[in-house]
Amino acid sequence: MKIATYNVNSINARMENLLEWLREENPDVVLLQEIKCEFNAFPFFELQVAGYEAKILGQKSYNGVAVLSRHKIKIIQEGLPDFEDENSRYLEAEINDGKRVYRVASIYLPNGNPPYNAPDDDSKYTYKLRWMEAFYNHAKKLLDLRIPVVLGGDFNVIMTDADIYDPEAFRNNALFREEVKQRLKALEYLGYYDAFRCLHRRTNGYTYWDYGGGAFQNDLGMRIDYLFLSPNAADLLKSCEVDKEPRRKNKPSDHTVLKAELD
DNA sequence: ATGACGGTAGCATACCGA
Repeated sequence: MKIATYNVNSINARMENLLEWLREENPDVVLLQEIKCEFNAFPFFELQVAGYEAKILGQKSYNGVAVLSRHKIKIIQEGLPDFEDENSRYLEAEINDGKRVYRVASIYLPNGNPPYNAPDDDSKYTYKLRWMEAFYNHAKKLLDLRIPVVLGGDFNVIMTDADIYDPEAFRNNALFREEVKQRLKALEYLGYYDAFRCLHRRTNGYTYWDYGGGAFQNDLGMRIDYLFLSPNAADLLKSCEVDKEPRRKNKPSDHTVLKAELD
């Protein structure tokens, strides 16, 4: 079972890039974030030709998440349960790869920083904290399934100083505040494993680089995309790598792919 | 602190992002 997560920053702007990567890597499941379109504008047909079924929770212009799979996708949950959300940020599905049943979710956690033109507006930050609390409560319940669970996506949280090129410059950023880190760390205390850090102690594992200022060329990045594994899924973990190839191509997303092999 | 830079809506410029 090869599973990956990829914030595409618009599925339609990224199709050439994505299709090439799918051909090269042939993953079973891909969790997408920021597809930035509704159902009618989503490229279902092109993906089907490439061998992938797609289920989406779309939204015009912003946000939007999707699950691609070579195997049949059964949607379990559109949006977090018990949480009113005007944004499309959570899509959960059940996938049987022929060997076992997996529960997977594509997650696009809120950024939380104030708008540039309203630096004192903390409404986005409080929304992020409420979103994380609802996500935590649901992730806790998923452990009761006692099956492999993969929670993957753009979490918009930098967990430690080792996960960012300049920790001091980001101390007060909504991606790097202590209470945000603690809320994601709480997921690990529940029993979830950060797949990348299970296998890589020293490498930075950046998954995002700003478009500007030669950030990618100079490796001024941050690790904000994660695959979190339930204990049953962590038992199956064989590899987990950041795949920087999509970020090197023409017209890249500002994020790149994080991929793992289970089984 | 601000603005790269890229994407979307929609036609000029505003909003969003991390």
